[in-house]
Amino acid sequence: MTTPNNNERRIFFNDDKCPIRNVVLQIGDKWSALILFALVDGADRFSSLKKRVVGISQRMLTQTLRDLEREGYVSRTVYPEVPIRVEYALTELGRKLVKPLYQLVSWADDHHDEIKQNRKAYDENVD
Amino acid sequence: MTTPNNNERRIFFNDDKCPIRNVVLQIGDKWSALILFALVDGADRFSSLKKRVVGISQRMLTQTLRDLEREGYVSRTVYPEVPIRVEYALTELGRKLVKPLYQLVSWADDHHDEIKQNRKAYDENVD
DNA sequence: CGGAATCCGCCGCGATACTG
DNA sequence: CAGTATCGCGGCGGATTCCG
Repeated sequence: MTTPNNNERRIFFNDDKCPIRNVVLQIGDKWSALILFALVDGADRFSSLKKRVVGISQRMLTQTLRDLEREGYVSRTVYPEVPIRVEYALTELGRKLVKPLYQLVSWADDHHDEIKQNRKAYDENVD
Repeated sequence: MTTPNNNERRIFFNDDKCPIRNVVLQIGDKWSALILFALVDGADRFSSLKKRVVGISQRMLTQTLRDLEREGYVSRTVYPEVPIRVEYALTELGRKLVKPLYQLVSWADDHHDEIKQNRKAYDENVD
């Protein structure tokens, strides 16, 4: 993080040097965080994940898993049985990421009602 | 958070009951987190924010500020001077949100290089 | 079973022009 | 100064079909 002074308080960069851009944006999409939490309790296979992450399409599950694998948060292991079995699991990096992410989600859970009330009040005043 | 058991490990809902959907998605967009951190050091006015949050367009600054205001993270105060002055500041809720969010960003900063290496290695193997 | 490929609608976001 | 209005593109993400 930058150490702001009173004269120049510009913050963060709008490119790949910015940790917000590189992490918050990555897991801030529609499915990443849900999948990460789905793997907290242990490895799971593709078809099971598809059932547990309710509402996700096959395409997005594949794509998001690929992205998470590329970041290094998730590992992919193929068991050449019949039928084939593929298991996904959190890597060491993924497990470490989940901790601060869980703090954020936990906060969200605690303040969920307050936020929903804020939205309602805002929408009513705007009409 | 749910307390998973071994038989049924389904997690989170794919609707507005899900805290991930309601908070992580909201601040996981392109500009929200950047704006929140830009306000950590104190209130700031529209034009100053536009300069400090490098690369943001007028339209997205307005829109994101409205969204953050609706959630209750940011307050908007109009000073009817000439020329007019509008100041944005974190609310109490916004200040509380920044704490776990900062933990996540700080983690991102610490592991930024590792993640970039993971991406590079992944892309090289895929070709 | 675990994908890949294709098609396509929606909308997040930027650029530009105009306003009180 | 602090917005609003309009237009348009690119890409996210869903539905469907096909494959080893």
